[in-house]
Amino acid sequence: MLLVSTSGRRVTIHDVARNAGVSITTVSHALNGKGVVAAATRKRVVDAAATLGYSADAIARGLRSNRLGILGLVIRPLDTLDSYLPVGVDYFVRFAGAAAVAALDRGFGLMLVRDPTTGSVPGIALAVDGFIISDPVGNDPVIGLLKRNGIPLVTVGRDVDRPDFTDWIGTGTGADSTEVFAHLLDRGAQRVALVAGTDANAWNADSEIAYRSWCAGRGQEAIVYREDERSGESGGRMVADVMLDSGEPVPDGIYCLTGRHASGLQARLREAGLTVPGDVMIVAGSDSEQTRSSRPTITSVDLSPEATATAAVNFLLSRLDGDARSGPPSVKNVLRARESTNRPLVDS
Amino acid sequence: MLLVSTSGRRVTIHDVARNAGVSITTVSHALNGKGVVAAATRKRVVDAAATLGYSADAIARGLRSNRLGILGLVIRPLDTLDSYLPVGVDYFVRFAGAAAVAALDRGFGLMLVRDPTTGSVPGIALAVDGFIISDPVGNDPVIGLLKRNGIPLVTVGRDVDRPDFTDWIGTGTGADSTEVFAHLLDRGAQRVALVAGTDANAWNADSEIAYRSWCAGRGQEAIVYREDERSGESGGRMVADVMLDSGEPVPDGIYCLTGRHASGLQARLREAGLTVPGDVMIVAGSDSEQTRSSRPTITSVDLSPEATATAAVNFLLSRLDGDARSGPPSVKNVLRARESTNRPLVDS
DNA sequence: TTCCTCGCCCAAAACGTTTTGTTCCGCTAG
DNA sequence: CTAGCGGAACAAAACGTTTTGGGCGAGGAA
Repeated sequence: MLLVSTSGRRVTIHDVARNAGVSITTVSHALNGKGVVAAATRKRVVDAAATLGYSADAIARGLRSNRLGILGLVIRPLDTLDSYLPVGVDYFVRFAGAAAVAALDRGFGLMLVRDPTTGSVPGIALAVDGFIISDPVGNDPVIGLLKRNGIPLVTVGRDVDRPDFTDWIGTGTGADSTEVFAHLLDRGAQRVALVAGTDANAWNADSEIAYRSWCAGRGQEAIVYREDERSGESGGRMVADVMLDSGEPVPDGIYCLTGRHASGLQARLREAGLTVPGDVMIVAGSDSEQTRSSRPTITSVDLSPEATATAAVNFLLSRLDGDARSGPPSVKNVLRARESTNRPLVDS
Repeated sequence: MLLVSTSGRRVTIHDVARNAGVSITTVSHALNGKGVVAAATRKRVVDAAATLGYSADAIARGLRSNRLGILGLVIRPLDTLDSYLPVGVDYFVRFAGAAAVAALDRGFGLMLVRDPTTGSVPGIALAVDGFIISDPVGNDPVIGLLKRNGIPLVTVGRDVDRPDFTDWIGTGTGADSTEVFAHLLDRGAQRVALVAGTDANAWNADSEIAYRSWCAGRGQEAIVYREDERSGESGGRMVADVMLDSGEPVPDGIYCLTGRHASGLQARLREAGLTVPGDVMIVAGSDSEQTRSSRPTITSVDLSPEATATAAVNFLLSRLDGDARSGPPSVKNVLRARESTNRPLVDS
């Protein structure tokens, strides 16, 4: 019934203890439900804390218990850019936003970190409770750094050169590819090509593996193009030019992993007089603004960034809780059929 | 010359002290350049720290010095969404990304925080060193909360109902508007309308103020439409319908603040038989994927999120350093002229 | 010699928690 | 009556820093 605020100072556990007439130990126990405290005492403490507006200092708590309440997020594809230009923007902002929300909902903050292996890491980056690495590159040095510092981590998409590392969330790349090929086949495609990116990540690698195995199964020769992810629509146009100039007929089904590439590719092919979906059907591996607003609109795999991000956060938190060996969740993506493959189905 | 690592434990300042044969005080001083330590001693300490791979624990440091090394970022427009769907996505991801980079470059981490006034704030949110609030709403409760807790903050766009708060970065809204109107006028527009959003933020408010004052100066009646930011392209189409059904002639120049609205608006007007830029010229107040890929492409104000974000981070950090009264920086945006206003200039 | 100053270094206090180990007390079993 | 036990509370240690307030010795001025 005395001092409510010791002047401008932050209200600490000591203030609560004094107001409730108990020791700080009891306050801590009462508030965290840890030790054994009498019901009446607990109530007194809780009330005092409420009227004082007390909440434990996250830093002090972090020091003692080695838990800061922050998750780190590294989006690898963004690291390769000089500035955070919109590349796969659409996907990644939704991913980051959803991850932030999921983390907040679980009482954690989410910290965006740029490649922590370069230059001087702000010490704080190594103080977070755990990391989510989106689309690691092969043998990713970030993973090495974190492991060396004993910081738990989870990746979205596996590290292709680290087969022993299993704490990754699959985004169903293989299944997606299979579904895409079936979709094209059902609509009469005879010669299907793959346009992949050049980053050494699992998405590119696994898509190509799935494609080649599908080709092998059908006795079709594999036609693979690779184009830098960062080249955007103009990169897609360049791939189209290569197709047109090759002397070979242009494939009648194209699975183009990057949305921006798909958009440029389609535009160039149409300029060259081909029709979509009449002469060529196009499917993008990543839904984006471009695939939705191109004319014709482009059939795409919706990578469901929200679901993936939420799954990643939950997976990481379960690891942090020591729920050691629960397997990684798997996220189901959905194929959004649009005009670029709008052909009647054929009997097989 | 002895123990390099006390087993699996984290290497602390004590380890360095022991290895260098000095006290922890001296280590701290030597490493932080604080007290006065002999050159030879400093070298010994630095070497020991290097070989041990020591870096001060950010949490412990934070506890002692009340500086965590983290900046919080709240993007208000995203808070009003249920899920982080792409609204002005383009702008905000670039903003968040650039802010993260700028913060990292200055040795700080950047933490994404969703509206900290709702529900239970993860305590960590109130432990950060300072906040950047993007596009606060009128009399924003987030600002209230942070001020109450004595947490420094800076906003991007002013709080329209908090005239006494001056630590905000202007994104040149007024100047942008003026430039847009001049652009339309130079190309022969006679009746210019404004399509604003409904959020109670400075962008909407100041744009309308600039518009009305411009109208007053020319003796033109003000034609203002308002449409919810979240309605996207279909919202733009609805505005177009209102224009078409009004009985009045459709304006021959439209300044539409939101890129998605502009895209839908243009599409609907063209469906109704109007030509762009022949019958109507359209300018968007926020460059985005939509404005770039619409047919025809839409002239837009590039809000230069990277520059704004960097400025915001620097401004906040200068406030944290106590460089108290340096005025807020102002960022210059640039008008990207595209097809939607591609008309010959007229003499005035 | 004595006193002061100054350069260099260190022990200890603080930061606000959580956790460990202890004390106190009343009750029950022997 | 005594030993043992368990509920309730607390004092103190610990977390890893930074900062405060000396302490010590060498050199210079008196």
